[in-house]
Amino acid sequence: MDAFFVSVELLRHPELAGKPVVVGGTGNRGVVAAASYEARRFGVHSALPSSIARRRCPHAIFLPGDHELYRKVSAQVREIFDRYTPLVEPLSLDEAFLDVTGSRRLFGSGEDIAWKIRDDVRAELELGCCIGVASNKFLAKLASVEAKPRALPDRIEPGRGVMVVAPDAEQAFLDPLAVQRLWGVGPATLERLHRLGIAHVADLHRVDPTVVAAALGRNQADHLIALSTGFDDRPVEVDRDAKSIGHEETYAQNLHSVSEMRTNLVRLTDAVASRLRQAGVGARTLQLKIRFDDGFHTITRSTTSREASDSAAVIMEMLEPIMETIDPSPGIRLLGVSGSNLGPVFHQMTLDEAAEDAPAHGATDAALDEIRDRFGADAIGPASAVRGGEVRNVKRGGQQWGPDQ
DNA sequence: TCTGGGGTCCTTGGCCCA
DNA sequence: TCTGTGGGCCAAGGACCC
Repeated sequence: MDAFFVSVELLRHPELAGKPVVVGGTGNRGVVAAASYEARRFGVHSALPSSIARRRCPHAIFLPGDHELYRKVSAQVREIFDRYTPLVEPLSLDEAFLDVTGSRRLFGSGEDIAWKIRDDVRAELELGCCIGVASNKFLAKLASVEAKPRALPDRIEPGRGVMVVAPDAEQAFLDPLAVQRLWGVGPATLERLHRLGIAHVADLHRVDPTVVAAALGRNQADHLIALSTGFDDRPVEVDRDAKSIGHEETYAQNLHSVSEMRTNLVRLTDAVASRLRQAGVGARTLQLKIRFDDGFHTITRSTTSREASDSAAVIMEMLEPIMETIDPSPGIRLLGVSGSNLGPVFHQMTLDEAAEDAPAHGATDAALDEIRDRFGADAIGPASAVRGGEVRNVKRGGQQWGPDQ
């Protein structure tokens, strides 16, 4: 989808069309989630710190974003995809892979289907999208980027909308591309490749594979060399189970005490446990993430138990001893909790619980879920999450792009 | 007054065990 | 009994993706 979050905002704010619009964090610690092409002309792009975006484009209109709405629109887009193939793998709210191998008899070639989908999205949702058509996911993704509009300093160049990479044109398409366009080449890998004199995809063929492997490790080298020839055998996967579930929060003001950490950890843990139960799984491994304010230094500490749990109380019991080893005095800007090693939960009463005739954690959590189902997510929460008579639970996508001012 | 939140995957090193 | 080796698991960190 083209500038998805911004395009959705323009549907309800048509008066902003043609103006530089930025969706993302509005506070100093926020980042840009999406920028209109008019804003991109000033060098504003996603993941850019909001403070820099404001400096580059002071007249831009900043919107805080509405994750819930974007999710709804994303589901509508998905309905259109589903008309053309059951094999849809969402990559994010605004991107998906479609395997249309089996749909061609009904709907025509891959390119025909791409144009049909693009027309449907435009006609029914008034949104623009660009589609890449190729023999595998990697090439299709690259082609879709090539099909997008481009923001140049003086004008916006319209994209072609659909781009097809035919099997006999794959190498010619890949060779002139910058090597960082390969899936898996970020800033760190790019630096190493540049040191080997590799700047473009074609350069990868000229350098001895053992030299690339020495610089990047065997696995990554093999992966990149395969991609550089257009080889990618990953299937389009329809139902991918999550491997971890977590929440993290950056705070507008640093945390400095263990008690502040504990209060926020209780809220995060409650949110993670609640989502684990929604997903019908528990986590064996719990990870605590802490980002200090001294130069963005981040640490993680994790612990693994024999049994998977989906109870906030149990998770908090596991994290509490770890938390107590952390010195918050440098100032903590971010806390995160995530569960992995997901699997089925077997609720078992402890001897203490049995002796006291107390409800097991599972019963308390079930009551909590029922109340939230009936009266909304904010109907009940940890006592420490109550401020001014209101429950402030951590919500998925709630503070997606950084804290408010 | 520069860096979010939700993830995935890989590497390295330590430990335990066969 | 000692030593080497390899696998499995865990912890921590890094790189990358949207």
